[in-house]
Amino acid sequence: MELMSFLKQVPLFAGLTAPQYDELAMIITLQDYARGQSIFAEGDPGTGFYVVMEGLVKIYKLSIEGKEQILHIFGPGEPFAEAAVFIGSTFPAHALALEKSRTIFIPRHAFIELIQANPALAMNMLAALSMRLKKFAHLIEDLSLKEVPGRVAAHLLYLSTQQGDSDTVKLNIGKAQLASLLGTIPETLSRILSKLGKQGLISSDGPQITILDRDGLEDLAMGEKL
Amino acid sequence: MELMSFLKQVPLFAGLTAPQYDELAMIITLQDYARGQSIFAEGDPGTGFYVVMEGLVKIYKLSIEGKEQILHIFGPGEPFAEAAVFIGSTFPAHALALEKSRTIFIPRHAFIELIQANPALAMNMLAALSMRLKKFAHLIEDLSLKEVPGRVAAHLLYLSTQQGDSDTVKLNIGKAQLASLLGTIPETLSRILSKLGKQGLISSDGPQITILDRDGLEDLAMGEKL
DNA sequence: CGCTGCGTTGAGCTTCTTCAACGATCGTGG
DNA sequence: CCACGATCGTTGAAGAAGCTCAACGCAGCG
Repeated sequence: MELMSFLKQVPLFAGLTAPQYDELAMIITLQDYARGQSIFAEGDPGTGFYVVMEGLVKIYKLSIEGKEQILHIFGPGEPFAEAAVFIGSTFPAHALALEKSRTIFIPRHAFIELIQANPALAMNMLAALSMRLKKFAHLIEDLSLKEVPGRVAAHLLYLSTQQGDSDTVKLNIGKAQLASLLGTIPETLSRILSKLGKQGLISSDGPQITILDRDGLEDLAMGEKL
Repeated sequence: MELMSFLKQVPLFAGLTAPQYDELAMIITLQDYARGQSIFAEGDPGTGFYVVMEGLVKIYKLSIEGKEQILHIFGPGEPFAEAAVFIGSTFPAHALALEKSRTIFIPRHAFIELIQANPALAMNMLAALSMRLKKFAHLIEDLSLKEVPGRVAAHLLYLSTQQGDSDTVKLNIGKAQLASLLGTIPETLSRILSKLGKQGLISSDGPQITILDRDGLEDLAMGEKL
């Protein structure tokens, strides 16, 4: 079945033996979500964690007034909500499917047994959590030390490297979502993209953005004033 | 020796056997730092990680213009810079001793061998990293979704629970450091503490702050306007 | 065809930072 | 022991960045 071939592609599970893959396949369950459907809410009991199989999932926090800050956006092969498993607490954020999505769910208890029998799996998980920490540290740095234009520039450059260092990048999420990911609001993002265009740094055509002045963007991303 | 009794108190090392403690003691080195001395800089190769034995250590990011954002402040028994060990990368932030401090240093390679032989140690480390992630998520939420008065209120309440739910809390760090931890600057923090005082929510005497209206502070911390 | 979600633009305002000056405290060296 | 300088905290006035509120255009879809 294709589930097995998917599992073998997930970096987190690299290094498992064939019987261990079978064991893993026994304990997981598949779950489907429609676009816009909630996967879990902050405060729900963390009885296990997830791996995205298809689609796109956002992890986010909400303020009382309804403002949203996206913490992560995960695509196929990426695990999420692992942290709750190891501290036995509730989910510290919300999760929602941005597109029609399918996830695998791995229950806490069975996974802990699996990991204790598998040093390789433990090391994979340690590496995954460490990467997550590094990304968070970067987000905190951006939010606290950079102005919004700098965050936008940094994100465009990030997308460029993600997409093969092309000078034309395609946004995989809507601009309202992007604004929330960058810690701002759609209006501000729109103004900044327009300003970057007028300065000749980028040219923008809907979700297609072309980088015209890479050095200029890099200066901005480092903290230069616009 | 007292080193051994210290090691046995560190939560991260809980569950090791006596010979494993001996092994641990063999691979670590002690390091002393004066107040204000740098421990490592962002970008240094991450050849191992640390545990605070005495003193106080801050982990922080710097912007080009020199503005600082503190990520963590660690005291005795707390490990730091573990993440770099598991992704084999450079340190993603700076570390500096806020007081005269002593740390133990655990080299990467020896520790990885130790952890692979010890499921309990691996689980401890997974829990530690997960807690770290949760704290980061909380910091991101504060920076992005709360105004500065809300962050101050939340921090005062946090200190109160840390210090036995007393209504009188004592700041363990200077106000300039606190400002940097909360993502603002000393001037703004000073004005806000003064305003909270005028509103009758707190009374402030140097590093001693008394909570007068706990409910009021909690409203603020949740996002209410001042 | 109208509705709804998404993106854009404009005007005004709030919050926070910047810049500057000043007082207090503390550690140190004369 | 006192005086000095450095660091820290506070306060004031001005400015900048980004947010709120409101209106509008546009595309996709029932």
